[in-house]
Amino acid sequence: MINDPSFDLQSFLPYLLNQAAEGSSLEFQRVYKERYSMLRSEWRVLFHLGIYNRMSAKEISDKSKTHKTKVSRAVHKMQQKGFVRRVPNQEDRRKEWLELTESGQAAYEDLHNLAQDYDQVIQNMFLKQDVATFKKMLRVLACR
Amino acid sequence: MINDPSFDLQSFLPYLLNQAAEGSSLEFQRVYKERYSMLRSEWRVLFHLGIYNRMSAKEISDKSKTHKTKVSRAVHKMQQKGFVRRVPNQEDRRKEWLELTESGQAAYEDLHNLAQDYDQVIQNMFLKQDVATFKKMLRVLACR
DNA sequence: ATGTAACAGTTGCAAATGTAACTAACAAGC
DNA sequence: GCTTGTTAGTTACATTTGCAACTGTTACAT
Repeated sequence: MINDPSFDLQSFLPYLLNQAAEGSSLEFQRVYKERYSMLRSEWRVLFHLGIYNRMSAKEISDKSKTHKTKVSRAVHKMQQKGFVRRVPNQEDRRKEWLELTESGQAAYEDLHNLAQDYDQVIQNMFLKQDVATFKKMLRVLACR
Repeated sequence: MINDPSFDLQSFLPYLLNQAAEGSSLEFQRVYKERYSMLRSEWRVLFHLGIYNRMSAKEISDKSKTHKTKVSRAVHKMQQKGFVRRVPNQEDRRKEWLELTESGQAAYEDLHNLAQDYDQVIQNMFLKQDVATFKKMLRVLACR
Protein backbone atom coordinates (compact mmCIF):
# COMPACT_ATOMS: atom_id res chain seq x y z
CA MET A 1 0.00 0.00 0.00
CA ILE A 2 3.08 2.19 -0.43
CA ASN A 3 2.45 5.40 -2.35
CA ASP A 4 -0.99 4.20 -3.24
CA PRO A 5 -2.10 5.73 -6.54
CA SER A 6 -5.43 3.89 -6.67
CA PHE A 7 -7.08 6.22 -4.21
CA ASP A 8 -6.71 9.91 -4.80
CA LEU A 9 -7.82 12.11 -1.96
CA GLN A 10 -8.85 14.68 -4.55
CA SER A 11 -11.42 12.19 -5.86
CA PHE A 12 -12.98 11.38 -2.51
CA LEU A 13 -16.21 13.31 -2.68
CA PRO A 14 -16.63 14.37 0.94
CA TYR A 15 -13.08 15.74 0.93
CA LEU A 16 -13.40 17.36 -2.47
CA LEU A 17 -16.71 18.92 -1.49
CA ASN A 18 -15.19 20.39 1.62
CA GLN A 19 -12.31 21.88 -0.33
CA ALA A 20 -14.68 23.36 -2.89
CA ALA A 21 -16.98 24.71 -0.20
CA GLU A 22 -14.06 26.34 1.58
CA GLY A 23 -12.66 27.76 -1.63
CA SER A 24 -15.94 29.16 -2.84
CA SER A 25 -16.98 30.82 0.39
CA LEU A 26 -13.61 32.30 1.27
CA GLU A 27 -14.00 35.52 -0.67
CA PHE A 28 -17.55 36.21 0.41
CA GLN A 29 -16.72 35.31 3.98
CA ARG A 30 -14.04 37.98 4.01
CA VAL A 31 -16.62 40.59 3.04
CA TYR A 32 -19.16 39.99 5.78
CA LYS A 33 -16.38 39.46 8.28
CA GLU A 34 -14.55 42.69 7.51
CA ARG A 35 -17.58 44.82 6.75
CA TYR A 36 -19.90 43.72 9.56
CA SER A 37 -17.59 41.49 11.65
CA MET A 38 -20.08 38.65 11.36
CA LEU A 39 -19.37 34.96 11.74
CA ARG A 40 -20.73 32.43 9.31
CA SER A 41 -23.49 31.48 11.76
CA GLU A 42 -24.49 35.12 12.13
CA TRP A 43 -24.50 35.59 8.38
CA ARG A 44 -26.88 32.63 8.11
CA VAL A 45 -29.29 34.15 10.61
CA LEU A 46 -29.18 37.43 8.71
CA PHE A 47 -29.99 35.78 5.40
CA HIS A 48 -32.73 33.55 6.74
CA LEU A 49 -34.48 36.49 8.32
CA GLY A 50 -33.83 38.63 5.27
CA ILE A 51 -35.40 36.09 2.96
CA TYR A 52 -38.13 34.54 5.09
CA ASN A 53 -38.83 37.62 7.09
CA ARG A 54 -39.78 36.42 10.61
CA MET A 55 -38.76 33.10 11.96
CA SER A 56 -38.21 31.43 15.29
CA ALA A 57 -34.73 30.22 16.21
CA LYS A 58 -35.96 26.66 15.80
CA GLU A 59 -37.06 27.31 12.25
CA ILE A 60 -33.67 28.79 11.35
CA SER A 61 -31.99 25.87 13.04
CA ASP A 62 -34.02 23.33 11.07
CA LYS A 63 -33.79 25.08 7.73
CA SER A 64 -30.04 25.67 7.91
CA LYS A 65 -29.26 22.37 9.66
CA THR A 66 -27.38 24.28 12.33
CA HIS A 67 -27.40 23.22 15.97
CA LYS A 68 -29.76 25.23 18.13
CA THR A 69 -27.02 26.46 20.48
CA LYS A 70 -25.12 27.86 17.54
CA VAL A 71 -28.23 29.67 16.35
CA SER A 72 -28.97 30.87 19.88
CA ARG A 73 -25.54 32.43 20.21
CA ALA A 74 -25.60 33.88 16.72
CA VAL A 75 -28.98 35.52 17.40
CA HIS A 76 -27.67 36.93 20.64
CA LYS A 77 -24.69 38.51 18.89
CA MET A 78 -26.87 39.87 16.10
CA GLN A 79 -29.18 41.40 18.66
CA GLN A 80 -26.25 43.05 20.44
CA LYS A 81 -25.12 44.47 17.13
CA GLY A 82 -28.59 45.87 16.55
CA PHE A 83 -29.36 43.74 13.50
CA VAL A 84 -32.00 41.50 15.03
CA ARG A 85 -35.03 42.17 17.22
CA ARG A 86 -37.04 39.70 19.31
CA VAL A 87 -40.82 39.79 19.18
CA PRO A 88 -42.89 37.89 21.75
CA ASN A 89 -45.08 35.15 20.31
CA GLN A 90 -48.48 35.24 21.97
CA GLU A 91 -49.68 31.86 20.74
CA ASP A 92 -46.73 29.97 22.17
CA ARG A 93 -44.49 31.83 24.55
CA ARG A 94 -41.66 29.34 24.05
CA LYS A 95 -41.25 30.38 20.46
CA GLU A 96 -39.85 33.83 20.04
CA TRP A 97 -40.19 35.59 16.71
CA LEU A 98 -37.02 37.02 15.27
CA GLU A 99 -36.95 39.94 12.84
CA LEU A 100 -34.36 42.15 11.24
CA THR A 101 -34.13 45.72 12.49
CA GLU A 102 -33.70 48.50 9.96
CA SER A 103 -29.94 48.31 10.09
CA GLY A 104 -30.30 44.55 9.84
CA GLN A 105 -32.33 45.02 6.67
CA ALA A 106 -29.69 47.40 5.33
CA ALA A 107 -26.91 44.93 6.03
CA TYR A 108 -28.94 42.16 4.46
CA GLU A 109 -29.62 44.14 1.31
CA ASP A 110 -25.98 45.08 0.99
CA LEU A 111 -24.74 41.52 1.41
CA HIS A 112 -27.59 40.13 -0.61
CA ASN A 113 -26.48 42.14 -3.64
CA LEU A 114 -22.90 41.10 -3.15
CA ALA A 115 -23.96 37.48 -2.84
CA GLN A 116 -25.88 37.62 -6.08
CA ASP A 117 -22.95 39.17 -7.91
CA TYR A 118 -20.56 36.67 -6.41
CA ASP A 119 -22.82 33.77 -7.27
CA GLN A 120 -22.98 35.04 -10.84
CA VAL A 121 -19.20 35.16 -11.07
CA ILE A 122 -18.99 31.55 -9.96
CA GLN A 123 -21.70 30.40 -12.34
CA ASN A 124 -20.09 32.18 -15.26
CA MET A 125 -17.09 29.94 -14.81
CA PHE A 126 -19.16 27.04 -16.15
CA LEU A 127 -21.72 26.06 -18.73
CA LYS A 128 -25.31 26.90 -17.86
CA GLN A 129 -26.50 23.32 -18.15
CA ASP A 130 -23.62 22.06 -16.03
CA VAL A 131 -24.50 24.51 -13.31
CA ALA A 132 -28.07 23.23 -13.30
CA THR A 133 -26.96 19.62 -12.89
CA PHE A 134 -24.39 20.67 -10.34
CA LYS A 135 -26.98 22.34 -8.14
CA LYS A 136 -29.36 19.42 -8.45
CA MET A 137 -26.66 17.07 -7.23
CA LEU A 138 -25.65 19.35 -4.41
CA ARG A 139 -29.24 19.48 -3.22
CA VAL A 140 -29.43 15.70 -3.14
CA LEU A 141 -26.23 15.51 -1.11
CA ALA A 142 -27.34 18.30 1.21
CA CYS A 143 -30.47 16.40 2.32
CA ARG A 144 -28.82 13.25 3.50
CA MET B 1 -37.70 43.34 -0.02
CA ILE B 2 -40.30 41.57 2.12
CA ASN B 3 -40.33 37.79 1.75
CA ASP B 4 -37.99 38.05 -1.19
CA PRO B 5 -38.50 35.12 -3.54
CA SER B 6 -35.93 36.28 -6.11
CA PHE B 7 -33.02 35.04 -4.05
CA ASP B 8 -33.18 31.55 -2.70
CA LEU B 9 -30.54 30.67 -0.16
CA GLN B 10 -30.61 27.12 -1.50
CA SER B 11 -29.36 28.45 -4.83
CA PHE B 12 -26.47 30.43 -3.45
CA LEU B 13 -23.55 28.22 -4.34
CA PRO B 14 -21.25 28.81 -1.35
CA TYR B 15 -24.14 28.03 0.99
CA LEU B 16 -25.35 25.06 -1.00
CA LEU B 17 -21.84 23.67 -1.24
CA ASN B 18 -21.42 23.92 2.50
CA GLN B 19 -24.68 22.10 3.10
CA ALA B 20 -23.72 19.36 0.66
CA ALA B 21 -20.25 19.04 2.13
CA GLU B 22 -21.68 18.73 5.63
CA GLY B 23 -24.29 16.24 4.52
CA SER B 24 -21.89 14.06 2.60
CA SER B 25 -19.19 13.88 5.26
CA LEU B 26 -21.47 13.37 8.24
CA GLU B 27 -21.70 9.60 7.98
CA PHE B 28 -18.02 9.01 7.33
CA GLN B 29 -17.06 11.49 10.03
CA ARG B 30 -19.00 9.46 12.54
CA VAL B 31 -16.96 6.38 11.68
CA TYR B 32 -13.48 7.80 12.21
CA LYS B 33 -14.70 9.71 15.22
CA GLU B 34 -16.24 6.73 16.98
CA ARG B 35 -13.76 4.10 15.82
CA TYR B 36 -10.50 6.04 16.30
CA SER B 37 -11.70 9.21 18.04
CA MET B 38 -10.06 11.31 15.35
CA LEU B 39 -10.93 14.86 14.40
CA ARG B 40 -11.31 15.88 10.80
CA SER B 41 -7.84 17.44 10.83
CA GLU B 42 -6.34 14.22 12.20
CA TRP B 43 -8.14 12.18 9.58
CA ARG B 44 -6.61 14.41 6.92
CA VAL B 45 -3.11 13.85 8.25
CA LEU B 46 -3.73 10.11 8.30
CA PHE B 47 -4.89 10.06 4.70
CA HIS B 48 -2.15 12.28 3.37
CA LEU B 49 0.51 10.13 4.97
CA GLY B 50 -1.31 6.97 3.94
CA ILE B 51 -1.41 8.05 0.32
CA TYR B 52 1.80 10.03 -0.13
CA ASN B 53 3.77 8.07 2.37
CA ARG B 54 6.20 10.55 4.02
CA MET B 55 5.57 14.23 4.10
CA SER B 56 6.53 17.25 6.15
CA ALA B 57 3.85 19.14 8.05
CA LYS B 58 4.24 22.00 5.59
CA GLU B 59 3.51 19.72 2.66
CA ILE B 60 0.35 18.43 4.31
CA SER B 61 -0.63 21.97 5.16
CA ASP B 62 -0.19 23.13 1.55
CA LYS B 63 -1.82 20.15 -0.07
CA SER B 64 -4.88 20.15 2.19
CA LYS B 65 -5.09 23.96 2.47
CA THR B 66 -5.12 23.64 6.24
CA HIS B 67 -3.44 26.16 8.51
CA LYS B 68 -0.08 25.02 9.82
CA THR B 69 -1.09 25.27 13.47
CA LYS B 70 -4.02 22.99 12.81
CA VAL B 71 -1.71 20.48 11.15
CA SER B 72 0.83 20.83 13.94
CA ARG B 73 -1.72 19.99 16.59
CA ALA B 74 -3.24 17.19 14.56
CA VAL B 75 0.19 15.61 14.09
CA HIS B 76 0.87 15.91 17.80
CA LYS B 77 -2.36 14.11 18.64
CA MET B 78 -1.72 11.42 16.06
CA GLN B 79 1.73 10.89 17.49
CA GLN B 80 0.30 10.56 21.01
CA LYS B 81 -2.14 7.98 19.70
CA GLY B 82 0.72 6.07 18.14
CA PHE B 83 -0.41 6.54 14.54
CA VAL B 84 2.36 8.88 13.40
CA ARG B 85 6.14 8.89 13.83
CA ARG B 86 8.57 11.76 13.34
CA VAL B 87 11.78 11.17 11.40
CA PRO B 88 14.59 13.75 11.50
CA ASN B 89 15.40 15.30 8.14
CA GLN B 90 19.17 15.56 7.72
CA GLU B 91 19.14 17.85 4.69
CA ASP B 92 17.06 20.53 6.38
CA ARG B 93 16.57 20.25 10.10
CA ARG B 94 13.58 22.59 10.01
CA LYS B 95 11.55 20.09 8.03
CA GLU B 96 10.60 16.99 9.93
CA TRP B 97 9.47 13.92 8.03
CA LEU B 98 6.21 12.38 9.14
CA GLU B 99 5.31 8.74 8.63
CA LEU B 100 2.56 6.38 9.68
CA THR B 101 3.43 3.77 12.27
CA GLU B 102 2.16 0.24 11.80
CA SER B 103 -1.03 0.92 13.69
CA GLY B 104 -1.33 4.12 11.68
CA GLN B 105 -1.09 2.06 8.50
CA ALA B 106 -3.72 -0.32 9.84
CA ALA B 107 -6.07 2.53 10.68
CA TYR B 108 -5.47 4.08 7.29
CA GLU B 109 -6.20 0.86 5.45
CA ASP B 110 -9.37 0.32 7.43
CA LEU B 111 -10.67 3.83 6.82
CA HIS B 112 -9.40 3.84 3.26
CA ASN B 113 -11.61 0.87 2.43
CA LEU B 114 -14.56 2.44 4.12
CA ALA B 115 -13.95 5.67 2.26
CA GLN B 116 -13.90 3.90 -1.07
CA ASP B 117 -17.13 2.08 -0.32
CA TYR B 118 -18.74 5.24 0.92
CA ASP B 119 -17.60 7.16 -2.12
CA GLN B 120 -19.08 4.47 -4.33
CA VAL B 121 -22.42 4.71 -2.57
CA ILE B 122 -22.50 8.43 -3.21
CA GLN B 123 -21.49 8.10 -6.84
CA ASN B 124 -24.11 5.43 -7.45
CA MET B 125 -26.75 7.99 -6.60
CA PHE B 126 -26.00 9.74 -9.89
CA LEU B 127 -25.19 9.17 -13.54
CA LYS B 128 -21.58 8.37 -14.30
CA GLN B 129 -21.15 11.28 -16.67
CA ASP B 130 -22.73 13.68 -14.20
CA VAL B 131 -20.30 12.58 -11.51
CA ALA B 132 -17.39 13.28 -13.84
CA THR B 133 -18.60 16.81 -14.56
CA PHE B 134 -19.41 17.29 -10.90
CA LYS B 135 -15.89 16.46 -9.82
CA LYS B 136 -14.36 18.63 -12.51
CA MET B 137 -16.36 21.60 -11.28
CA LEU B 138 -15.54 20.92 -7.66
CA ARG B 139 -11.84 20.87 -8.49
CA VAL B 140 -12.11 24.26 -10.16
CA LEU B 141 -13.89 25.69 -7.14
CA ALA B 142 -11.47 24.08 -4.71
CA CYS B 143 -8.63 26.05 -6.28
CA ARG B 144 -10.60 29.29 -5.89
C1' DA C 1 31.59 35.98 8.83
C1' DT C 2 27.92 38.52 9.96
C1' DG C 3 23.54 40.61 9.74
C1' DT C 4 18.93 40.22 7.90
C1' DA C 5 15.26 38.02 6.01
C1' DA C 6 12.61 33.89 5.15
C1' DC C 7 10.97 29.50 6.56
C1' DA C 8 9.15 25.20 9.45
C1' DG C 9 7.03 24.36 13.25
C1' DT C 10 5.21 25.22 18.14
C1' DT C 11 2.91 27.64 21.89
C1' DG C 12 -0.20 31.02 24.46
C1' DC C 13 -4.35 33.16 24.58
C1' DA C 14 -8.82 34.61 23.17
C1' DA C 15 -12.71 33.32 20.59
C1' DA C 16 -15.79 29.76 18.73
C1' DT C 17 -17.74 25.20 19.07
C1' DG C 18 -20.09 20.71 20.73
C1' DT C 19 -22.24 18.32 24.39
C1' DA C 20 -25.06 17.93 28.10
C1' DA C 21 -27.58 19.86 31.58
C1' DC C 22 -30.64 23.23 32.54
C1' DT C 23 -35.12 26.65 32.61
C1' DA C 24 -39.52 27.78 31.10
C1' DA C 25 -43.70 26.85 28.47
C1' DC C 26 -46.90 23.76 26.48
C1' DA C 27 -49.56 19.17 25.95
C1' DA C 28 -51.67 14.89 27.06
C1' DG C 29 -53.30 11.47 30.33
C1' DC C 30 -55.48 10.50 34.24
C1' DG D 1 -56.46 19.85 39.46
C1' DC D 2 -51.65 16.99 39.03
C1' DT D 3 -48.01 14.10 36.85
C1' DT D 4 -45.22 12.95 32.93
C1' DG D 5 -43.30 13.94 28.62
C1' DT D 6 -41.97 17.11 24.96
C1' DT D 7 -40.40 21.37 22.98
C1' DA D 8 -37.86 26.11 22.50
C1' DG D 9 -34.23 28.19 23.93
C1' DT D 10 -30.18 29.28 27.13
C1' DT D 11 -26.11 28.36 29.89
C1' DA D 12 -21.86 25.86 31.73
C1' DC D 13 -17.92 23.40 30.71
C1' DA D 14 -14.56 21.11 28.00
C1' DT D 15 -12.61 20.91 23.48
C1' DT D 16 -11.16 23.00 19.20
C1' DT D 17 -9.89 26.81 16.53
C1' DG D 18 -7.55 31.20 14.77
C1' DC D 19 -4.20 34.59 15.37
C1' DA D 20 0.00 36.42 16.79
C1' DA D 21 4.18 35.87 18.84
C1' DC D 22 7.76 32.89 19.53
C1' DT D 23 12.05 29.26 18.75
C1' DG D 24 15.22 27.28 15.95
C1' DT D 25 17.10 26.65 11.19
C1' DT D 26 18.48 27.90 6.56
C1' DA D 27 19.38 31.34 2.73
C1' DC D 28 21.45 35.16 1.05
C1' DA D 29 23.50 39.66 0.55
C1' DT D 30 27.22 42.37 1.85
